[in-house]
Amino acid sequence: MTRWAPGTAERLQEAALALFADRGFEQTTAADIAQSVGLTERTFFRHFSDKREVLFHGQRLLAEAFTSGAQAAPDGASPIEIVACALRSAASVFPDERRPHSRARRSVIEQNPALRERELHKLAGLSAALTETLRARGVAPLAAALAAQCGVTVFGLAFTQWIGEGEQRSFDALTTQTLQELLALAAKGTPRIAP
Amino acid sequence: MTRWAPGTAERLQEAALALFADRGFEQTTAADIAQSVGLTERTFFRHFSDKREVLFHGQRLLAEAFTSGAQAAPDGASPIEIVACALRSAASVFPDERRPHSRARRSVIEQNPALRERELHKLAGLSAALTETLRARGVAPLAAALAAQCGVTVFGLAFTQWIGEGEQRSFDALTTQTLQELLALAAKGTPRIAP
DNA sequence: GTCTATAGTGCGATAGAC
DNA sequence: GTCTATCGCACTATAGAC
Repeated sequence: MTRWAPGTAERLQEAALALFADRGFEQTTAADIAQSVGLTERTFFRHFSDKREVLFHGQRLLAEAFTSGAQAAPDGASPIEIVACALRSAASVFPDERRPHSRARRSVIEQNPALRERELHKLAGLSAALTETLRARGVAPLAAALAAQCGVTVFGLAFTQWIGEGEQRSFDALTTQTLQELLALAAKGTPRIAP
Repeated sequence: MTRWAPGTAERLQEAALALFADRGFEQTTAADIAQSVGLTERTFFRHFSDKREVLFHGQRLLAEAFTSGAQAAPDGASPIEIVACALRSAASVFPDERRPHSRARRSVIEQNPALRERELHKLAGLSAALTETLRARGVAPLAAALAAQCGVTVFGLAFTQWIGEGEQRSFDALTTQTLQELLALAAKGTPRIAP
């Protein structure tokens, strides 16, 4: 017998999502979450550096999928093609079964500005990691940052569509279609912007 | 004679930037800032909803420039052309004289994750406003969101270049060049991403 | 303007695992 | 014995309520 059950962080995450969904983020204290799984507030903060972080721990998997996908892109791929590989890889993190959970999580985040800020920060981290991967593959700094940021934009909008009510398309299909739409928009952009 | 000197918020902003630059954001309390201009902590929080906000009040001007630029775009302009107009208009907010101030501000923000989160949140607000303007002009929802987000991406990267050490180009020149680079990247993107 | 709840930190104590 | 997860307590600053 172990004195401490394993998966403490995971239990805290689940409990937090449930409580946030029920009473709201601000109406739930860190002590509430800890107590609901039989721990103290102090222990909560040992696992999560701040109260918001409890909703964002899973994002590590996503960052890994992103960069591993980019690294696995074929030699000679253009920056946008590399980004497309990263997106395809990211799609594996969001199988259809996860839709309800993602919806619940997003609904909580949507209702609190502080949580939205944290989400944007995590997306920026994705962008930075992808930029780094692109640069490691020899892409010029500005191009790498632009392509990575476009990838994250497509990811974000695909995700929003994916959890939309009644949406049936897979995450993978949505990223592909959204990226195509971005490329189409760019192609319609004026050839000369300067006067 | 007025009982209270005008421009209280502005004086607090300046004092805050100076103190943050000197001791760091976390080492400066709201009371420190208020005291340094002869006010109380309570007054600080009357002007700014939270401590970070004192660095972001100026952003309203930027949002207005963005949307007014987009609204002023010629009829029949493509989404990317509209975004280009927004960027051109935004450039007026960043004349060369502002470079040193922008650099100091960015340096403070860069060193604190909480401030970076707030900055990303403000950029997301710009994106949302621009999306709305594009939609009002009849652009389809997804295209509007994509184009607006690309605009904000270009804005952000142009800004980072603009405050780079030794950079001489104007903000306007940088947005134009960065947008062109984005369009060039998209043009090199593969015609078919799906297998 | 005062008062209070909560976030988050620092440090020491405890107790089981090894 | 060491290591590590947890707890308990004291403390500050934020931010909002009154």
